[in-house]
Amino acid sequence: MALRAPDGADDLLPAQARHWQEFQQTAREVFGRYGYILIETPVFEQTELFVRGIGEATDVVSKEMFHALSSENLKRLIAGESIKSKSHLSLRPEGTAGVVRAVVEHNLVPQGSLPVKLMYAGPMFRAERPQKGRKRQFNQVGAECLGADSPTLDAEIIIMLMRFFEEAGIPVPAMRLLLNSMGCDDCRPAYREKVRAYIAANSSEMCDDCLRRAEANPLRAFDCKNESCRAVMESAPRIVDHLCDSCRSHYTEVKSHLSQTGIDFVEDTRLVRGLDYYTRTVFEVQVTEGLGSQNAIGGGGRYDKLAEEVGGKPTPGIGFALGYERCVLALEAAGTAFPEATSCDVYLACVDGSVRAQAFDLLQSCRDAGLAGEMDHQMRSLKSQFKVADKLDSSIVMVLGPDELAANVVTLRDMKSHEERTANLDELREVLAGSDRQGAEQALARLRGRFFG
RNA sequence: GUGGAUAUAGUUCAGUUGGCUAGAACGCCAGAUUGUGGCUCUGGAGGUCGUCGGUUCGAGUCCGAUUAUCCACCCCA
Repeated sequence: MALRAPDGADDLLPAQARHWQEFQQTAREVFGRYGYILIETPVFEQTELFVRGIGEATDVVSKEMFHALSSENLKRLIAGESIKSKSHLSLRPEGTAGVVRAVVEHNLVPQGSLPVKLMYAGPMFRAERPQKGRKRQFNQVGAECLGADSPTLDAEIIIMLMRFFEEAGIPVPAMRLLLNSMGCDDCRPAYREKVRAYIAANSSEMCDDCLRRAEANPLRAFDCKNESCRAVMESAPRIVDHLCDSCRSHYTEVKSHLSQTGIDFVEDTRLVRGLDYYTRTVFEVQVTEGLGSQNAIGGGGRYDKLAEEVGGKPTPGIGFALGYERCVLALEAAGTAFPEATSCDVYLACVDGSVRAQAFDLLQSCRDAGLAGEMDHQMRSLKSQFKVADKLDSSIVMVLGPDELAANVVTLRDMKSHEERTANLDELREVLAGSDRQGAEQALARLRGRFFG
């Protein structure tokens, strides 16, 4: 039985891998316009960071993390023994906790400084059962801004996210921006109690999950897809009616900046992020096509208490993450193709096996001149070699055979114009040597200019 | 952790109430064109029908188990 990749861990095959690189490049360009710069944090962290940062009771932490075992513990497990110490390292299930940890650890927001604006891109890991739009290893691009709590930063980062999606090719009409405020430590506890009481008063209509969650985090009942729960929660107390004055004005200002910029959004009082660290502004971007039930391609919010939670001084922050693979599904639904990037400037065709050594050497000169070059390695017929050259979208085919070799020349064929020229080998080598790796385009232009001009 | 589907060529898929040598399209190879690509035509290679067991004169087809994958719940990007 051939080995396979682990369940839920997909290979990004060349066409996809190239797109992932372009996707990240687009993010760097767009985010860069807003002052966000790249940071790389480890893919694993101390388990405690996620437990304290994201929240012990969240599903992400309580049941979806991959934990690393020490070799001692691994031996015990293999031997069938139980392990005593709990594991201390976990693969990151999301990016925010690690970035905030780095900001705190390296004091990236010293007293009196500007807010720090950071972005990241890379794999995240969650031990869930895979399904459409949900892998156990998946790629996220995210941005985090720490050090100020102005609503302009909230609006700015949301606008940046929407602009990015647009530039990445997601059709604007297919996207829906949901917005809500979750309040702060001053107003949320009281509101949470109201919801808990409301759920308790309607417990006969609610599903078991919601009743169980009512104690730990009653707000999650807003997320429930159960029909009956939805109906009940429709008339539940709404957070927007219970925000404190400062949260309300913050929220109002965010909305006004978004409207001013022409960003369409839907206020959704049921939008409750499942990670404990969110305060005030929360948002999510959903798409209508291609994603099955995992329809959120990006989401985030403000987290003004997170830095303290991981042991730093009070540092307000806001950020988002977007899922690359989910964006790909949305792009596919929109008809985007992901073509294989096969490119070849020069294909060196051999008429027969007797010239392979010379062809190999000439091909190397082409590559050293900066050209992408390829030749046959399977003793295919000349005709077949031309087919390959065509498939690789080669600009020029160099034909080398006994006739050419005897005359110290090589035949050059321009694949677009079908023109053929005979080039003296020494002269060709001279032209190639003169290119001196100045780039394929220039090297190709020199070749064309000298032999086809 | 729970539930539902699916598994046939390199790929996407047909395959009738169980019946002869398991098919198509695309892809691949070769020839038509004796040293030259795209289009066309002709031919060719390629399958342990996921695996194991059962029913049967006979199983890709029916039954059981198993493995894998997909989808959904849950939760999240």
